[in-house]
Amino acid sequence: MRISGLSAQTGVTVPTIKYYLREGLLPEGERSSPTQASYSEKHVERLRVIRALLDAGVSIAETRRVLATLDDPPESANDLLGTAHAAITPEVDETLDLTDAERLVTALGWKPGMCDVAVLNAVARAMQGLESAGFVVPESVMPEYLASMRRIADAEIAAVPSESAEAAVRYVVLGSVLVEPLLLALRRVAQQVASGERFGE
Amino acid sequence: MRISGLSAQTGVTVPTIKYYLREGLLPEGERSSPTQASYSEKHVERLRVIRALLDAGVSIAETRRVLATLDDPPESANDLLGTAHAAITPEVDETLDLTDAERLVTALGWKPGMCDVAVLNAVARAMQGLESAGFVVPESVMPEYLASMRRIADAEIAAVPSESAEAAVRYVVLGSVLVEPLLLALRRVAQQVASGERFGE
DNA sequence: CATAATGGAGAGCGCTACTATCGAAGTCAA
DNA sequence: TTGACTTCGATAGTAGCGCTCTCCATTATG
Repeated sequence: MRISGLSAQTGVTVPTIKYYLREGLLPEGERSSPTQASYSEKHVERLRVIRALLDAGVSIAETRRVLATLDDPPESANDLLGTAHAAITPEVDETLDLTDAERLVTALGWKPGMCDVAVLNAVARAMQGLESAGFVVPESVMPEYLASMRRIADAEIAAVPSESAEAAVRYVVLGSVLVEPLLLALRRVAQQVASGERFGE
Repeated sequence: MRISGLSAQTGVTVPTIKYYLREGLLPEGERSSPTQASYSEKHVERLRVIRALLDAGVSIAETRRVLATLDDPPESANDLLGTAHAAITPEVDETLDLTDAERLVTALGWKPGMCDVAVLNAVARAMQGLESAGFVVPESVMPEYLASMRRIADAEIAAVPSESAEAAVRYVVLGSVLVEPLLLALRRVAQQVASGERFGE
């Protein structure tokens, strides 16, 4: 299959595919001549993953790192998540105070050194955003956030495929990123349903 | 207080404040002369909210709509969420098939017409993203997503302040948006904790 | 009165995700 | 073999976003 076939099967325009090739998101096809290459079904799949990530709001640079993790997974299953999260968590230079964040996440079963600094940093930044806007999460709500996220994570980690390392990487990396929009959208639906029930018609 | 004081109190540069004024995010100060205006504590608060929203990834246009909702809240408490969500949900022209999304969210207690089309659309789009990437949410996990989001929404809606309409608007509008980064960050921490427990050191 | 700050508005910048164009080289039906 | 079409690769250009810079007339402030 040539580039136009790849385009036809995925709906991505030829110039955009060329752009992804240049950016190193999509590997080159097999060369049949100096100016011809042919693409396989693998390329179709890869292109669909790329589009899904970009549509989910992941940047080109982060997408490149996510794909690199898929292609070159870490040895240990336990490092999988850290690597996946590192690929999609922006580097932070400003050093935030993590003590509040650490206190908060002990409710998740967290202990010092148990997770990446970047991820704790994201918690701290989110809390800082709330605080600077003068928003206080009610005391009745925060435990529900913690408990729910813990339950979700337990279910997700329990469902990590154990038969093949490849399937595990794919599940963890894509699941971390692509499920986020779904969760947020479900929360909004649930909020509207709950609001309808409380405040009635 | 003049514009430089506003800048000093918030850490936002003067040109940026001017930009927000031009964009209609920040209302003008009280005019003391044709070329002088003075800003109040209200402006400081507003500016902090603007920064928190922008830092949370909300665009200028969406921020403008969110602030408009804060300034001009809907009559009914039940319309609050819809209006808030509309402010931060991008318009969709492409018509997606919502039947899958509708079937999914009935587990949240949803019934036809119970929530905004835009929000259901977001669910459908997220599911489509997962599908096109070839990712399947395990059957053991999806119910946990639904149950957890329902619990979170129940707790959040139960905590809507009832004493003042103003407080309710603020809670709903800011809570919908600013809590999102916190939830996602907590999920990542919880995933790493759960992964550490399952796959050990 | 000199200096500095203000408000208003347009232009420019840096970044991101594309998109358009080009020429040389290759493919394929007639 | 011819001629239309496609491909590769590279360079340049585009649109939108969130600022940031510059300018100038006006207006406080020491």
